[in-house]
Amino acid sequence: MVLQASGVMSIPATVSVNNQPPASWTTHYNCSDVTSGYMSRLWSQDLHPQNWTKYQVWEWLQQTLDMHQIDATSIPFQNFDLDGRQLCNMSFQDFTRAAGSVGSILFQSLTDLKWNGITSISSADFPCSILPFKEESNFYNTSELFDFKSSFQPNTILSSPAPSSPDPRGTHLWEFIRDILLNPERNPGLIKWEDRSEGVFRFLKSEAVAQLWGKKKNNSSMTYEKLSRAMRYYYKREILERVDGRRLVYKFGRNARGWRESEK
DNA sequence: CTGCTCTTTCCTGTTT
DNA sequence: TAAACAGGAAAGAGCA
Repeated sequence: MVLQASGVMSIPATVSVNNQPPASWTTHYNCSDVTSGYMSRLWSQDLHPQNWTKYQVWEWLQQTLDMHQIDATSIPFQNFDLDGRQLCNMSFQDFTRAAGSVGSILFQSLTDLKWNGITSISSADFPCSILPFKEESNFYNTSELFDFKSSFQPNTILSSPAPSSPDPRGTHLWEFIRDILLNPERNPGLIKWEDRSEGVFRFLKSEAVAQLWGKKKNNSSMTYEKLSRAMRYYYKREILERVDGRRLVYKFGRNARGWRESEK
């Protein structure tokens, strides 16, 4: 039976859901690459859903939830411990049984993919592609990363926003990450909250964030690999907490300040 | 110069 | 298989 998940069912849902982020998102810096590059790789003819690996099924799942702005913790990912063939054999009822009301969205998405390739996934589904990038909105200026060449002014990046007050944003990595999260409208699609109240967040474009961090530190060779090492050091200091089993997902810890809505 | 913190870099091995 | 994750080790940056 396709819905017999092999995953462990006894772990708390918010922690144990083993959803996987799209690996390839981290390797592209602009929206067109994210959409066309990723979609073409995952959903091209030679990778029909039938032929997906379990990992690719999870990638699709995560993508679809993102596109519909659905909280990843709202469905039990262990019900989708399936490869593409098993997934394609699922009926509408199987989907609703596995994911409740979200099941119908997933079913629709998969059906479209099976028959129409990429039709239901337009670039307009991506927040980054619908957000105009305004010159005056420089915070951590990602215009270069997103190919908004005309608005990019190298010397204005990361400069203090208000001359009257010293830059309140810390220079530490975790503060940098936090401040991106707190200003999503100016940093579309880089990092997103998974659980706002719990301080759980996920990197959507890990390499782009690393580039941005490198830019701040005047280090053009920064990578997510290196950035993530620094992030792991935060576990011991309880600035971050581990989120097991979920790639690119972190959680603010007891010593992280300023991320809660109430203390903004 | 010293000591300290916070990364950065590199690496080997493991997991997904 | 590629991309992430885990940490050890050591070097570097910046600051007091």
